[in-house]
Amino acid sequence: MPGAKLDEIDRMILSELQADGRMTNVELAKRVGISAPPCLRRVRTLEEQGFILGYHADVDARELGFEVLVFAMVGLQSQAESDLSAFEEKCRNWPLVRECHMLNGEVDFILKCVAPDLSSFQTFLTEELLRAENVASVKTSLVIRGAKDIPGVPFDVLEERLARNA
Amino acid sequence: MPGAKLDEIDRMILSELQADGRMTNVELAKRVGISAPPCLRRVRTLEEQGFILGYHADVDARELGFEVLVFAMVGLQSQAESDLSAFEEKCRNWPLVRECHMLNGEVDFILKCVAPDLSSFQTFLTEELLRAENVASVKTSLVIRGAKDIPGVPFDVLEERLARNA
DNA sequence: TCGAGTTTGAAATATTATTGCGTAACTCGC
DNA sequence: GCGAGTTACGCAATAATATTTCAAACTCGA
Repeated sequence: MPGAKLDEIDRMILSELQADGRMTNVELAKRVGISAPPCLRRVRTLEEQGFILGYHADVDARELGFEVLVFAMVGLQSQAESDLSAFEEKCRNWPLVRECHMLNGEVDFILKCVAPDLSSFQTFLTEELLRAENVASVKTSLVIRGAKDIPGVPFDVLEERLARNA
Repeated sequence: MPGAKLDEIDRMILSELQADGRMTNVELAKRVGISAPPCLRRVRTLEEQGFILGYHADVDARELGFEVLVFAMVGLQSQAESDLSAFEEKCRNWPLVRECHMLNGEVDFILKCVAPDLSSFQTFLTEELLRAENVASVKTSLVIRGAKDIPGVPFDVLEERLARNA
């Protein structure tokens, strides 16, 4: 069972920091029921071990002028490994592409893109993505409105799971 | 032009905190070139004004036992506003659904879901999502591997844009 | 039960966050 | 272009937090 190297306190720490990454260590320690020093040591260990990959302020994209969110389904001509990773590398260099995931099934990749407005997305689409080597097809879907957008994982589900397999 | 209420220092603050949400205020102040007190005041203002929605630790889902990431394209039978929001509300209550976006085009919603393993996702799919009222069709795509996953927005693009329209 | 290896928490210290306040810069209306 | 009002700054002082130190408590396998 993965994640089992962690005890309940570690999981509580992760859950709390996922919900509020700027919580002070004192507050965090209080919430998970231990004193500050061991709490801080646990956090550092979780960071070193890679359970915590980083901390990020969640900024309001719309308020900042990124009014457009688009999902793009991309099909490639060749699925040879070298071609796949070449495309992934391109995605990493496109700032408008925030996420790039390789999929099973007919479509090869799904991209999550942001842009200031529709026209700047169109420019990216026609001049970059569609023109990129090995790209066979792109189907885009504009997000009309967002209903839910929570980062991370549901710790509730994890706890239930651990309780069952205890 | 949106986001113009902010000056360059504010944007730098947002950019820095997006990249490292746990940076100390002292370090942040140093990076943006002002002293600590006004820097902290700016951060608080940005939080109050809603430019910063929160802070989150980025946890490694796989390490925590969420090995499966799936995108689900959902079509509904009725697109009446009350039916749309009813579905959105369901999504908010499903812990495995981390994101739910309403789309234009043929598909009504795209859902980003995590799960400990394929079978628990299948259970969710067949017992919850497919069985939910008003759901007409669901097409799922399993993520084979992730190539890029960056939260937030590209501040570079924003700066370029502001420079052009200056 | 014994002890090696961990983990803890109180206390001390170093850093950081926060407040108070005087000053400089900036904004308008004239 | 000149001052009243406003805003934002940074220094200095204080409060709070982070971090180190270290002895005691705990965990397990022998």
